Amino acid sequence: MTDVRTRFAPSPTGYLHIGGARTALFNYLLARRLGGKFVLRIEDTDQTRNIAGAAEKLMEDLRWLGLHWDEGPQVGGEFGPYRQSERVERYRQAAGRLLDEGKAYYAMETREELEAMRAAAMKQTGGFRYRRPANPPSEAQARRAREEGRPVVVRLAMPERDFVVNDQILGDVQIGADELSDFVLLKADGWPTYHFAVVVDDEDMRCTHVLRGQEHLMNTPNHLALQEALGYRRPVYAHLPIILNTDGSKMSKREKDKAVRTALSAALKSNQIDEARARELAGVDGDAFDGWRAGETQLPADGLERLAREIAVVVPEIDIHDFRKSGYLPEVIVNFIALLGWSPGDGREKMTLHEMAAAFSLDRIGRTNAKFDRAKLLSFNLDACTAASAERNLEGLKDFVAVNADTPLRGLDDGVLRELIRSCAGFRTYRDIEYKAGALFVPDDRLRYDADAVRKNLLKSDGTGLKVLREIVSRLAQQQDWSAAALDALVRDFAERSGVGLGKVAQPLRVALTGSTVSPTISDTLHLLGRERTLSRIERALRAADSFSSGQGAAPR
RNA sequence: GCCCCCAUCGUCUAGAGGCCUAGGACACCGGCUUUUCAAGCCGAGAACAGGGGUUCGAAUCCCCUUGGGGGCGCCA
Repeated sequence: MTDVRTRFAPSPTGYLHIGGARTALFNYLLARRLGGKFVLRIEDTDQTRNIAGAAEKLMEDLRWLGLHWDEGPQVGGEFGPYRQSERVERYRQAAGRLLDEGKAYYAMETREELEAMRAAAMKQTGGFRYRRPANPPSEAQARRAREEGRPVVVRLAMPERDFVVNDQILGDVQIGADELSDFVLLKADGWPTYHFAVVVDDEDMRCTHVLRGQEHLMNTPNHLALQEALGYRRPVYAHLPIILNTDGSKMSKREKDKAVRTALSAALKSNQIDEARARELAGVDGDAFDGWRAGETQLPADGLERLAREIAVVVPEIDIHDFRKSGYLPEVIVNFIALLGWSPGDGREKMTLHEMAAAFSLDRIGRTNAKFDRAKLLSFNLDACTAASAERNLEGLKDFVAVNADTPLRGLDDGVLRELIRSCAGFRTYRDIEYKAGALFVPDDRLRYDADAVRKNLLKSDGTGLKVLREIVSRLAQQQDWSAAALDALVRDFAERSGVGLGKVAQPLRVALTGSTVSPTISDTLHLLGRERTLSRIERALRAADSFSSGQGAAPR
């Protein structure tokens, strides 16, 4: 029996998408389960869509997930090169063979002509198929046309018969000859199409199993026909169900634009931001911006991010990198997406990569599309973080900081990070830690005060909150032992002596110290902030509140 | 429009003709706990899309309808 070889073959158009990650994962798991090899191949045959550096980002995302490939870019292997852009000669050679054998032929319609043919056919029969003319252009005619600047492509002469895809998940799927077209092998620019490159490479790289998204199912007859024409072996096919958004639409990068677009419309209406500023943040010109606003285009990732931050909209995570930036653990992502379409069948849900590899099999992959439920992912991540060792959490939090250039947690030493992990226990993602404790590490003059929080906890009922602050500040000023335990005792003692509940002390303090009603337990908040900043922040809050009550201004900014 | 795939709680799923009064997880709802936010604890509700068959017996098999998804590129 030949060794099992699976592959993941993304095109470098951006970060690794969640759907792509699941495809990669299943290929990885199958290879591991069967003791085979997992190959990575970069499909960069569309020169107009390739994005510089995207392949490297993709590989970084795969590595972050722990999906290490046995062969491919950066690691090598005996069947390379593993980037299609470096294999163009190989495709031309294969095409030449098909041409010689009369299994492929030249075609020279322009895009406009093809579009017209397609439109006419759509109207008549509801489907367009390109069929080999009685006398396709000769080699010489093709050459002449090319010299004259006309587009010349090579198409496969599809056999006039039905094809059956023996799919490991879907069973036998029959596709009628009427549905098949003489598809393009080599484009006018001499580069191969996806269909062609895939078939040649899968053979060259000895791929035995092809696991890919169900959106490829209808492409498969093309690949089968090509394999037959070239005398190649036929890999085992398994088409995976598709991952959808909660609303049932296909989960795509567009979702991010959609979320920001909707939020921006509201923000513009409420004058939270003006259009010129929005456009500036988006970083595109007027026409491009209008096109985006109209829902026609997508914004560059960095512009979208700037805009989202400015209007404080939560952008849904779509790419693996988004989840990383949001503070998820890679092992959780991998576990969770495996469950989208697969289950071990014994009731287990929480599994490591290893455990999944041991349990994996094609016949336990489902046929129904799965909606991506972020709430469940969040819950998985919470459980994993709770169960993780202090070391793992430290590593995870540091990774979060590393990929978030603007986090206030940046630059903190490991000791503080550890304390944060402990005092924020119950966090669902590392971003929750930032949300809860970030204000502690913002420079005092950049601290933002939540107006509602100030009103409710400091100013209300004739300033009882402020009174507490004025009283406790002297106690704190005298305090030498700044350990959390000592501070806890201090606060409790203060509350008891004052005859008020802890909440009446903690909340005003919290608001004065952090500007909001959310922070770690008050003793941890004081401890983490340190003596000096605690005192300076309280002073600051008192000063600002005084000016407020004497009618001089609003809450401190 | 044409072709293909799919159909169990809101969501992910278990279920391969009797083990199903349909199990689990997340979410939701109610309660408890509580110095904030989370977290935690206890409890409840919640599904076989509809209609025909086959069978002693159907969530499981077949057909139709409906619904959802995918494809119909010199994109991958």
